[in-house]
Amino acid sequence: MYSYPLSSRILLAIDCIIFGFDGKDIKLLLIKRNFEPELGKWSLMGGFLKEEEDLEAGASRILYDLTGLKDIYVEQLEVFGKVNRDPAERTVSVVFFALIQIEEHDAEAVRSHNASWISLDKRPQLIFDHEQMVMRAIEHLRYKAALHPIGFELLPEYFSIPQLQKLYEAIYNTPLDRRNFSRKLLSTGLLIDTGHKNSNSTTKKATLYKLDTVRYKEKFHAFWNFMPDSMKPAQS
Amino acid sequence: MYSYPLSSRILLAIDCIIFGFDGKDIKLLLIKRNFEPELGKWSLMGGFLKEEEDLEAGASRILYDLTGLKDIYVEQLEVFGKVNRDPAERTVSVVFFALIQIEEHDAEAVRSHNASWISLDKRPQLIFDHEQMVMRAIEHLRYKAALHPIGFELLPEYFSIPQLQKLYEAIYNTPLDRRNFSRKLLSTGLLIDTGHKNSNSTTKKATLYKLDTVRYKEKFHAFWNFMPDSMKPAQS
DNA sequence: TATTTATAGTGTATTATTGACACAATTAAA
DNA sequence: TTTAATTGTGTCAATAATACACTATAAATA
Repeated sequence: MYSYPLSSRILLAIDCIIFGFDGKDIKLLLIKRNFEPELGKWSLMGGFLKEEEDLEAGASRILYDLTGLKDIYVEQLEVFGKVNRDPAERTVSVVFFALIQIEEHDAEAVRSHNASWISLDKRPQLIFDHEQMVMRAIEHLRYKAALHPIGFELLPEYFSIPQLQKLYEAIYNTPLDRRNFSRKLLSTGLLIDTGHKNSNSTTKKATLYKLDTVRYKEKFHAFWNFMPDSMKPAQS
Repeated sequence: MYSYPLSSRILLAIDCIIFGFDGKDIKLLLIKRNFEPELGKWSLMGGFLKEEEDLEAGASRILYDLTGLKDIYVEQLEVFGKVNRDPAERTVSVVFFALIQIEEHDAEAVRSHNASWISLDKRPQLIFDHEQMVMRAIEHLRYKAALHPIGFELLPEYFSIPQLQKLYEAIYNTPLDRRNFSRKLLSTGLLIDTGHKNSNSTTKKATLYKLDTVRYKEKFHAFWNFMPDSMKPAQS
């Protein structure tokens, strides 16, 4: 057995960007820290990787802890590793990107962590480099939603086309044409008409669809080109 | 000042996927380890993050060490963090993705590291989880080259359209139509005709272009859709 | 119960983009 | 000077994207 005695060990943090959608705005799940340092300030939900824990398991643990949810959409976003990013101690943070169905979260767990759902455009100042992390996550959401059918992860199992359109309009912060959106969406073949109608509408009830989970995997690239041209990211 | 006394510190490795293109094949710069563990086996070039070093600086240091090059195209790819990925000790590895102009590397530095350029399809078995890292990098290369004009990073400053086409054919492992490729490429407005002709051609000499670096930044999404449909990645 | 208001759902004509395909031009080697 | 290999360009048909307007439904209200 060998080891690497000369190299230094470093604290490895995990921070989670948790997006939700309330039907109108994209929301972020943020916590108001009740521990030092930076007690009382807003931050992303995070924690440290444990010695005997896989990295992805660490992210799942932290996400479960705050939301009570398992099997949610998570992917690695980026590692933040500037020497002085955490004033307390050198800490390298792996940022995870999670999409959840906002109705499904465990409100009690959220409350006990001093956490809140906050609209993206009303987010407070965040500690350390967390604002950079959020900006990176927004960029990634725009990217990914243009290429792949991940928007569904933010909606309930049964959803209408207008609901999905409102989500895309929130993601790209731009109005979309209802007729073209609907045509393009249905042409992906990823939606199954459930035959039901939306009950919480105050006027004409919209048809409810669900995702075709088999085709979802086969046609993961079906959304290639759902981003308005003007929104295509400038770099990286 | 605060610190985090209860959390464990972990060795943080950096591994680099280094791609080159010799005009025909995509190549990987790999090293034959002359140190333990796994002495004599093939691996990616790597090292450990230093206590007083930014993460990206660590990657640059390792890349410079092997290639003698600065200012090359580098981006984070993914973190590999399974508990037992390195049998010697718990090590979390941040993998970086680099594209270099193969002619520019420092052959002496490569030799002294016991490294070689190896065609992608002839790569040997690699240590640890490095094969997974390479597969992830190939997927990323295909993705990125379809969306953004990064292929140029693998070519010399002056290049011809047929050269670029051969690169894309190597990336997607599929033949492309010369006429359609050329039309699409020129329509991006990213190429400047240098007026010169390729001298190393054995038949008709091709026009040499260079990248319009100003428009490159403005139109970083100009390549959106350069991937053959059949090659669009299955997931992630 | 008829009208109003808000939202859902669909069709078409125009334009832009893609894909398939063929021929002429250049250069070096035979 | 002929041959072989490769570069460069044009056209037509199919497909996809965009812009735009009317009808249908459901609840609230007059």
